[in-house]
Amino acid sequence: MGNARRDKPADPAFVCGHKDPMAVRELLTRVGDKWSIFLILSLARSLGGRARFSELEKTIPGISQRMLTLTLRNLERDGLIAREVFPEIPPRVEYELTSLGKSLLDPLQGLVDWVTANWEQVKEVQSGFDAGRGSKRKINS
Amino acid sequence: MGNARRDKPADPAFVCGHKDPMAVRELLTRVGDKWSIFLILSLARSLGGRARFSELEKTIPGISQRMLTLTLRNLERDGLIAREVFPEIPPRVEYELTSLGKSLLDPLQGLVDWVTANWEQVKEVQSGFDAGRGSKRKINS
DNA sequence: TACAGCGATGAATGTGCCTTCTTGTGTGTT
DNA sequence: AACACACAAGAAGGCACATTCATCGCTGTA
Repeated sequence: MGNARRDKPADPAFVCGHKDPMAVRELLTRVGDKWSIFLILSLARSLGGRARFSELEKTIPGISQRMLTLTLRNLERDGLIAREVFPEIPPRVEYELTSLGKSLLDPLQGLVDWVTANWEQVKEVQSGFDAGRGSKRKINS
Repeated sequence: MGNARRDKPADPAFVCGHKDPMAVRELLTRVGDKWSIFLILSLARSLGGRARFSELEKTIPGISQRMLTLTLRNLERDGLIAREVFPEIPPRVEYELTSLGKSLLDPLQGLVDWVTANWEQVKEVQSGFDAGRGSKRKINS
């Protein structure tokens, strides 16, 4: 088989000479979904690091009840938040960051700081790109 | 209209009492896509911080020619990488991290370190979750 | 003239996330 | 009886991302 471009090692765990990037990608995929970062930051800023379902729903504008449930489940599955159900009627459910979740706040804060410092520049570059090479515009020398 | 659950402030920029999270989400959405993190880390580890298209294609197993192009475009649009075309035949195109892109390496390294330290625990929690509350399993006693 | 080489782009398909609407649970209230 | 509450989970649809296949650009070479 003359595979000119098919010489892939088929070893996705061996990217960039390190095993980490695969895991980093998984983390970014989860934390990079539409609502996770809001939930994490909201819980971090809640008093006592705790909040109940309905509080989170009010805190995060635009999130639907369903997406709140699903996103909380995913974060719980990763061990970043803990769920506590109180046997009351009507039900009360509280969420909080686990120690694992809190430990993630540090690197996340690094990203937040970077965005605070550089996001304006990113938007400018985007605008320039969209005005030039981005769209199909000719540049008049 | 009796909107029982429709009392959304419709101000998505005002999440968590800060304006940052919206931008952080945009960054995470971009960097959290399937290939961006690999490209950034690969470029960071390339000699001289530069690599040409075909090198990146070999370095990152599994990526298709098209996704490499698209992901590079997006990162270029955000100002994280720079593209240089050499007027040769066959064409040669080299990519490198901009200073903006390099400045992002610091917070990203924070995430990489966190993953290195905690990913094993995350996988364990996931396994436990999938074995218990995650799937539809009953717990005996 | 046919092909190799590198990079980019287009079309068509598939997959998964996100959204919206709806239903369910159990008790206390009207 | 009918409804409210707070939380959860199902079904159905849309849309954005990802994949695969195909083609184009230009030149030197067999």
